[in-house]
Amino acid sequence: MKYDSILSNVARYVTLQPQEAHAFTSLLRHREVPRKEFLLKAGQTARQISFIHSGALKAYYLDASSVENIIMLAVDDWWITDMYSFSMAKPAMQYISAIEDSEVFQLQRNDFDKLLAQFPVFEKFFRILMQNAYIREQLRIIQNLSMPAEDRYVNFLNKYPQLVQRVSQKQIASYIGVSPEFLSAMRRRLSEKNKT
Amino acid sequence: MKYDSILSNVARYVTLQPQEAHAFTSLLRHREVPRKEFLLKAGQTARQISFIHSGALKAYYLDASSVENIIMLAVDDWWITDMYSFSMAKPAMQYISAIEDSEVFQLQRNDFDKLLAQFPVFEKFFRILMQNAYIREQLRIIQNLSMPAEDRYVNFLNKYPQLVQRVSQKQIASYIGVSPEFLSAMRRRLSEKNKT
DNA sequence: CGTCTATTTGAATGTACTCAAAAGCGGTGG
DNA sequence: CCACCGCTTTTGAGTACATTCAAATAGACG
Repeated sequence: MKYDSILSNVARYVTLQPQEAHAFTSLLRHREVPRKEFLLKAGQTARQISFIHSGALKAYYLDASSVENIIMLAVDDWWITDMYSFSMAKPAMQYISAIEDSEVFQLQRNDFDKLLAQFPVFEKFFRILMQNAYIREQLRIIQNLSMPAEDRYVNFLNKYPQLVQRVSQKQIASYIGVSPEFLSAMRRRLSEKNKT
Repeated sequence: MKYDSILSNVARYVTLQPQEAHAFTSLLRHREVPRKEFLLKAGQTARQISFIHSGALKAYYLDASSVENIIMLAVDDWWITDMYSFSMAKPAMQYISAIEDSEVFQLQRNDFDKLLAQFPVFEKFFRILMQNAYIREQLRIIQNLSMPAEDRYVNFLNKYPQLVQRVSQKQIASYIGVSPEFLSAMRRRLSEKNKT
């Protein structure tokens, strides 16, 4: 059924009672996001957190030279929002847009608050979700700070093989923090290595 | 009294009932960490999360060439652990050591679990703590990926003025991801700029 | 098919690193 | 109290990694 994907995502970390599951799903809003459409733009306040039922989205920001810097690439079974904006209720720095036709379930900030206040099991669920997000970002920092671009790319390939097929090279370049030209050069070098 | 610092840290995000505060503090273990001593070494499992009552610590890892890469600099009123190791109960990649004589309060992993299971208010507290940590790391990624080293340094100075006095240049260099020689060169350039 | 964007290629440039050595600084022991 | 040791910071030269800019080629989409 419609909510299977999100309920099994939640079930990874916590066990819901029927009434908890019902309260949860009754707060969700289904939304279709065609490719290239925005879930959030910089300057707006992120009033919801979204679970990706299908498709793929990117979160990015524009730097001083209006260059797109990708912060996060997310496919189905991931959660996405500008956590800073969502949490502090301040204007977002990020844009979030669909790189494939996507379907998401959204939880509004005030519903989120109510849900967590009423059912501690959701405090636990989101605590674990945040904890994992923190661990993931910290790992990413470690890798970005200390590894050359080529290692970061190889790492990306190993870590997110499902993404490689679905996002453009330009976007991968932005995610790992190199220019698209340099990524292209690295790919040439890597394929030459593998031939010999 | 002894627990004032940690209780007022908790009180930033949640309000504790007397019995909750008591249950919490009764689980804490006080520990003195002299300068240069370790709270955790890579390969060990982080069995506790620590609140820094006084002093300053660093979390770092050694890369392939045994170079120290600082992940986190933390002073009093901060929490510190290798979250990956603590959360997954797997061997840590990080070292955590004192850069000043420090005092910490530690919560053991099993006590942490019990506390959160018994009092949802602590689920909430740690959910917010993790959420903020996630936001902070994501901001750091944005800055590392898109800004030149000089901007990262200026940023560090603005963001953590209290740290500048207390940690060496070498450690700041490591934290912002440049060689100590290059940080020295940047400082010279910056001070020349400010003179004119 | 034509247009728009992504990718590749190459040259010139810049940012940051490595290595080596000198200078500064703090602690320790004679 | 000063001399020495170890570690941090500075300086400079040479180098490597990655960027920018420009242009050609390839792909994707209406």
